[in-house]
Amino acid sequence: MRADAQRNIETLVRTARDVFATSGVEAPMREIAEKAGVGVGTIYRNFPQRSDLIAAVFRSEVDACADAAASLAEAYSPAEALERWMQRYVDFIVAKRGLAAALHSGDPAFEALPAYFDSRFEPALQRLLDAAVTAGEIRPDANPYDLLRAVASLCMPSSDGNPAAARRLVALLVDGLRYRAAGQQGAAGPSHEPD
Amino acid sequence: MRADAQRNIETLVRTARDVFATSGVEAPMREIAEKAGVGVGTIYRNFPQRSDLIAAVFRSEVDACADAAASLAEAYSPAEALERWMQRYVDFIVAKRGLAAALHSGDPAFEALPAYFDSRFEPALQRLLDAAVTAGEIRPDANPYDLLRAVASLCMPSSDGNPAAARRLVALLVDGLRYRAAGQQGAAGPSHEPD
DNA sequence: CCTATATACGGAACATCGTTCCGTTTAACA
DNA sequence: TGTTAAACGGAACGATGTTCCGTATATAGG
Repeated sequence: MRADAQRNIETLVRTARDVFATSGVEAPMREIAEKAGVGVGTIYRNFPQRSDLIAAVFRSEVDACADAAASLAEAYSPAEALERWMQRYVDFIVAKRGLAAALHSGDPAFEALPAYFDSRFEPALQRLLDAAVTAGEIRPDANPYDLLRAVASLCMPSSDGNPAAARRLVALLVDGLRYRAAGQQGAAGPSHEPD
Repeated sequence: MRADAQRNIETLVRTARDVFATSGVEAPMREIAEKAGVGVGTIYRNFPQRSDLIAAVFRSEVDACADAAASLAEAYSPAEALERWMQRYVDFIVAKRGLAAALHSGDPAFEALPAYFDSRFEPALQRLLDAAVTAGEIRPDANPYDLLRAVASLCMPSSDGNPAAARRLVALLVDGLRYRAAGQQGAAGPSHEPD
């Protein structure tokens, strides 16, 4: 593959991400092409349909968020890495609400994305959980699938505008994980529905 | 208002509903105009923006579902009317997933719809619940807001294709309401998470 | 370093969409 | 039945996704 072609693909995905974040997923292709400094033909050679570009941006963002788990695991203690990654995941969910809505449009280009989502996030979170369990910093009975879905659900009702509420709820959830850590003797009770 | 104008408005909303159901909400306006036997100008005189027509269809469907509550209350016993209306509501939620996705697009024409949704459904369901409680057919501690949201949530994960699962879950939920009816002495326990 | 050529590029052109506009038709009333 | 204000149809406009092809250029072999 020619070097300029490779460069253009990367530039396009990065530019599209920024434009989608600024103007929404329905931003014109010409605007993306112009901001990226290429012609529209260059977009369509690499992404035959508009939805292919959207899917590529989504995949790229999933990768960035999933890869952050390893970096955080190196830089922080297991429990803090977990905490920080969950907040990073909240940012992802909140920022990609527009893309997530597009996923349910029935476009074939999006069909594989939910599976990709799981295939990247579940192992990443599983490793963070395992490390924290091994260190005795969180309770052992948490599975990544439930946590990912719970956080996503917590972020949805706050679509009326305050991501701060979502962050607080998720922080509470993670505290709940810590509550019955191996080292301590926590009280019983499901710790849900705090007030 | 001229009679033909009134007729056209009703025809348009009905036709748009069918076209949206068949081809999705992104169906072309020309297709709707053609199927309704009018020119596109007639649509735009009554619905200045495409989103206004979508909103009108949504309101009309909300009305139809909310009004069904009164009819069912006349035709069936309180508990059966409740059961049947909940299933009717499931049908509404499942059928309007496409429209519901459009609600989160940020278009001003959709801003009032969630409030309208609540203003029609909550009183309708409240009456069904009150009647069933009075008849001693369901437990007294159920509020319409929670039920409407719970059913909507149950319908969402089944977006992968099987409305049958949603129907079963909702049937289970309604059975849960019956479980601690005034007349009987049910066992304790929150009856959630059945398997 | 030069040249040949496959590869990639840019942007005009096309099809389709939402929306506007206006000459024509028609319902409603005297 | 004649008048008129209201409503109608559909051509025309601007914007968008997508295609196409002449032009430019990265790269390998001399």
